[in-house]
Amino acid sequence: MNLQESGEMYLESIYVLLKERTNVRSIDVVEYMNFSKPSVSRAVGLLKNGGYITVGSDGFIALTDMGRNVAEKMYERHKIISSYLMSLGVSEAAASRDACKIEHVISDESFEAIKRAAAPK
Amino acid sequence: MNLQESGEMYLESIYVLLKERTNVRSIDVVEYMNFSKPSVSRAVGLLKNGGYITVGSDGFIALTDMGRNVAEKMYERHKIISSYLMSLGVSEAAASRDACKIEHVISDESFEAIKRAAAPK
DNA sequence: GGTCCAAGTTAGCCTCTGCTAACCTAAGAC
DNA sequence: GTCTTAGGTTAGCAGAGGCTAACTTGGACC
Repeated sequence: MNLQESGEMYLESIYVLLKERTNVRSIDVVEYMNFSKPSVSRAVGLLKNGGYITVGSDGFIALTDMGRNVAEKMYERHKIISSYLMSLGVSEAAASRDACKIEHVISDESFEAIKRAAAPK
Repeated sequence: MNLQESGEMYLESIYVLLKERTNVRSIDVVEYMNFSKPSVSRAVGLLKNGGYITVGSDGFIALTDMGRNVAEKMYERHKIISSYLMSLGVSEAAASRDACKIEHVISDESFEAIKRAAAPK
């Protein structure tokens, strides 16, 4: 399974939810992402197949190491890109929305450059 | 017709080609974008339908005002975003590649902020 | 004037990723 | 003990956007 942009979004969402609460089920992802149950159900199946998450018999979702790596990478990108945009004067809402898109398409090289630029000197 | 990201790419490519040469046909877009002829043929048909381009009986493609507006917007974004990334130390290749993606997903608000930041003071 | 080629189109396949409709199942409510 | 409901799955549609195979067509060449 090759992880697509949508897969990265699902993993990041699961990661964020897991920071807020102990247990995360598909239905929580449904509510958080505002997608339909079948969409989430399929995505969860694909991520499970790909070895990015595990799903217990109780329906609770856990990230594997591989899944967590992806999720953390996206989460870090999101935080840094959005706060960087805000430092340029962009509103929080727009910065977050844009970071959500940019985080999936930007190269490591460019991201590291932005990260350096964002770092306090 | 709602213009998608791919439509923006086609328009930008046509615009760039038109800066370099007098006449642009589908086959030029095929070579420039490295897509197949049918892919370009369909896209050209959609853009024509949508009123973004006209195609003469000789096969030469022209941008309508609407198409030119989109193309110029993308082209400006591309230039500014890539040169901004380069100013942060990113290589030209990566900056251009990333700008190509970012230009389609970034909001006006964020782009204007980057443009301001890129402007010499 | 037949042959060939370049440009374009048509038909149809594939993947991704959203959706609805409909169904299954287990757990609580009464 | 039946009924409702929440959570999840199955089946199948839609549309974007890439592709190949195969066809058409018009002009250049000899």
